[in-house]
Amino acid sequence: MATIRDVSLLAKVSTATVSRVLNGSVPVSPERREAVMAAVAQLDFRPNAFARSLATNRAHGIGVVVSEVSSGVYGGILQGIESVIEGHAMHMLVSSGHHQAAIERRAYDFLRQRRCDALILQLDGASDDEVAAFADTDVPVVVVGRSVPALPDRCIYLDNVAGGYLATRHLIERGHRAIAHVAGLAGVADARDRHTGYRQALEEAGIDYDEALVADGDFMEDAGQRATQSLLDRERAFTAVFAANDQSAAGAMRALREAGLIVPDDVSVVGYDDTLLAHYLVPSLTTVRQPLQEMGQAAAWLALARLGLDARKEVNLRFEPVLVERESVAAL
Amino acid sequence: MATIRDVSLLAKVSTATVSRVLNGSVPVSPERREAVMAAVAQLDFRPNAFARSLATNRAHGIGVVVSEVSSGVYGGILQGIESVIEGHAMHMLVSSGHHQAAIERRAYDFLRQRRCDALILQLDGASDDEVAAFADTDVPVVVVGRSVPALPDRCIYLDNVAGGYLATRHLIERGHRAIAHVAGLAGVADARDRHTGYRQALEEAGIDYDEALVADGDFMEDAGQRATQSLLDRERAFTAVFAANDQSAAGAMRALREAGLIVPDDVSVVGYDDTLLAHYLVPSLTTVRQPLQEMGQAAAWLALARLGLDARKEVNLRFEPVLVERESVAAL
DNA sequence: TTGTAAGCGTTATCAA
DNA sequence: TTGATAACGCTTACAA
Repeated sequence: MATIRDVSLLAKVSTATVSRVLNGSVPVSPERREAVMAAVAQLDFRPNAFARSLATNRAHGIGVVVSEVSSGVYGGILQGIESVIEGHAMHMLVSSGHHQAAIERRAYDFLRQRRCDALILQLDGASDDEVAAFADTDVPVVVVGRSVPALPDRCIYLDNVAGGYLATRHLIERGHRAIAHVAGLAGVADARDRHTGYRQALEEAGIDYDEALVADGDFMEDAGQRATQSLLDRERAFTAVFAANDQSAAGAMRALREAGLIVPDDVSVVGYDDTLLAHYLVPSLTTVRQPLQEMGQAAAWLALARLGLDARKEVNLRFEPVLVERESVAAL
Repeated sequence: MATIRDVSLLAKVSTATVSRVLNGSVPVSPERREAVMAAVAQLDFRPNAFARSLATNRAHGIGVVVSEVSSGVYGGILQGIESVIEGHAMHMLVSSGHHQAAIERRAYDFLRQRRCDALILQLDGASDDEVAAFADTDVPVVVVGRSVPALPDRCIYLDNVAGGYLATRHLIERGHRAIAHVAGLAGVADARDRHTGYRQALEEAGIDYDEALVADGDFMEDAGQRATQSLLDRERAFTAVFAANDQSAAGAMRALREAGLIVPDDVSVVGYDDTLLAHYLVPSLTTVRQPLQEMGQAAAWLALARLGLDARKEVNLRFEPVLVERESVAAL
C-alpha cells in the first residue's frame, strides 16, 4: 500500500506538503495541491491510521463496553453512540461485558491499551467503586445506564425509581390497590430502584406495602413465570402486576394465562423497557420506555465534549422514563 | 503514560530487552526479566498499540460492517464474531451499513483506512459486483449473510432457497395446497431466494404457482399487514401464508385477526428468522431459524484462518435453515 | 508557501 | 542473551 513518501515522490513535493493538503491545516498553493490530489488518487493512497495516531496521539476511536452486543436493550445504546460519532470520523471499538465484573474488567483493560480517545461504559457487573476506579484515568470515561455517586457529571442514566413509580402509579390511577411486583435480579441496582419506585407509589397512595405481593425474578421470562406462579399460590389476591422488565412481564402473562386468568380483564400487567416484544405480546404490553438511543447519544456527546470536539452546551445526564400505554392494563 | 523507554531506564536494560520480555519472543535471563516485570508493574506500563501496530503491521482488530448494530437479526452475528476473536486478543471495529450501498461504502472505506487485519462484511445494499470489488484487496475480506458468486470461498451464508422450501413444504405436509406468500423487499437477494424456495416446494408437490397468491412486502410489519389485506381482498382463497420474515408474519397475523380469521384454525402462518418475537406472538410463530451466531463465528474463523491465526481445518460456509415448529400452523 | 528533519513508541536486525 | 539502532508512516516545529 502506498505511503505518503510515494505520494510526495510522484507529486514532486515534500511529504510535509502532502500531509498539509491532506489535513488542510496550512495553506498550500493550488498547483501543488492539484499535483498531490492527483498522486493520491492515482496511488489510491490511504494514510496509515496507526502512524497518524502515533504522531498525533489521537485514536479517532472510542471504546465501548456494553453488557451484550446483541440485545434489544443495549443495542439501542450502541446505535445512539454510533449516530453521533460517525459525524466526527470516529469509530467504535465494542466489547461485551456479559454482566460479569471480571469480563468487564478485561474488556476495559483491553480498550485502555488500544488507546481509545474516550471510553463509554455500560457495566452492570462491576461495583460502584470499581466503576469509579475505571473512570480514574487520563482518558475521558463516560458511564451510561447507571448513576455512580462518585462520578456525578459523567453518568448518563435513567431514573429507575421514577420508572417504577410511574408504572405503579399508572395502575393505582386505574383503580388498582392490590398490586403485585415481580422483581428483577436481586442485587442489581436497576431492580432495586424499580422496586423502590413501586413502594413510593404505594405509599403515596396510602396503600400498605405487602411483602407477600412481591416475588423475586431475574429479568428472564421463566423466572417471571415462576414468580407469578408463586404469587398466585399465596393467599393474597391481586388485580395487577408490575414486572421489572418486559421479559418478566411476558413470563407473568404466561403464568396468568395458564392459571385461566385473562389479561387485562382479570389481572393487569405493566412491564419495563419497551423492547420490541412489548409491542408483539397479546395483549400488547403497557410498559415503561427507556430512551436508550438518546442515552447513547448523550453519552457520545459527553465523551466528545470532554475531548473538546463537540461543544454542545448542555448534555442531559438524567433521563426520564416514559409510560407507553398499550392493552395490558384495564381500569377496575 | 509510561513508555517502553521509561521501563528500560528503570529496569536498567535496553528497550529491546523490555520488548522481548513483553512479547516472550526471545529468551531473556531471569534477573532481567524480573527487573523488567517489576518496572512494568511499578509504572503501570501499557504498550502503545499504535506504535506496536506501526512496527508490526498488525492491527489486532477486525472491522465489521453490519446492517444495523441494534437488531435482533444482525446482533447475533456480532456476538458470534466477538465470541471467537476475543480469544485471540483482537477487538471489533463495528459500523452500520443501514441497508444502503452508499453508507456501506463509507463504512468500508473507513475501516479500510483503519488498517484492520481483516474485514467481515454483512451488506445488503451493495450489489454483488460492489461486494466483489470490496473484497478485491490485500486485506482479507469475509462476506457473511450472502453468497457472492465471485467469492466462492469466503462467503458465509444461509441457503435461503432451502429456507423458503422448508417453510412451504412444512405447510404442504400439513395438507395445505392454497398457500399464499408475503414476499420480502423486491430486489433483495434474501427475498428472491425465499420466494424461489416457495415455488420449488409447490412445484415438487404438483401445485400450480399462482401469482394471485403472492403479495409484495418489505420485511416490515406494516407492509406484511397490507400485503395480507390485499391477499384477502383478492378472489383466491388460501389456508396458509408463508411470510418472508417474522415481522411480516406478525403483520400478516394482525391482518388475519382483523379480518376475523383465527390463526391457525382458519389460516396457518409461517415466518422466517426466528427472532425473539416469534416466541412471543400469540399464537407463537412457526418459523425458519437462521443460525446467526454460528454464522458469525464461522465468519470470524474464516478471517482468522486467512490471517494464519486459527487453523481450523474446515469452516462451514453454507448453513442450513432449521424449521422451528410452534403454534401457528394447523394440519388441514 | 515550502522543505528538512526530529519526533511519536514500538519491533526487528545486526553485532557483540 | 543483550544492546544499538534502523525502520514503521505520519505530523509538526523550525528554517528558508
